[in-house]
Amino acid sequence: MNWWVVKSEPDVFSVDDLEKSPDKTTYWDGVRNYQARNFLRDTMKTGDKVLFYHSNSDPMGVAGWCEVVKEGYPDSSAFDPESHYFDASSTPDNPVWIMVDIKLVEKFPRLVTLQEIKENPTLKDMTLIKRGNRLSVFPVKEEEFNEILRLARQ
DNA sequence: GCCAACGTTGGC
DNA sequence: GCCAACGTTGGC
Repeated sequence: MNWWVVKSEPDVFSVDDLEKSPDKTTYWDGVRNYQARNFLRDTMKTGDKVLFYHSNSDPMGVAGWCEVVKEGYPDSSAFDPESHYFDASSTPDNPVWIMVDIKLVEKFPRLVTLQEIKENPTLKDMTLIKRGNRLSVFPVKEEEFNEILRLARQ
């Protein structure tokens, strides 16, 4: 079992969009960073728990959590010339980019903001607040995950 | 809108 | 293989 954060700009895809999706499930396409791709392909497993973070928004913060319901498989958006995420170097026979399916378990009763994450001693080493962190998918510790859930219910 | 961080590209 | 230029991310 692993614990994760995924980032999404809510203007593009928010926790509410996920809640409205069929079966509250979506494929997490468009990851175009090799380190993040490796996490999706190699480490993220069915049943892993995923915090859903709203970036580039006001306010920023963790909006809910999800479970991985389908492990890494080829990201079909890379094959679609019409897609913003099209990448000619990725083919169905030899896919470069990977996506997973995640299902919303809980939209938090309130947003756990970036500011309070920064102020929380339990979360001081969380990758989310590390300087220069630009990964859109990255692991967190179990205790960090649980602390976010605890804060969400305060 | 600004800019720090950092990944990618491409010339050499 | 090096590294300058460039593009993107994302907080402020």
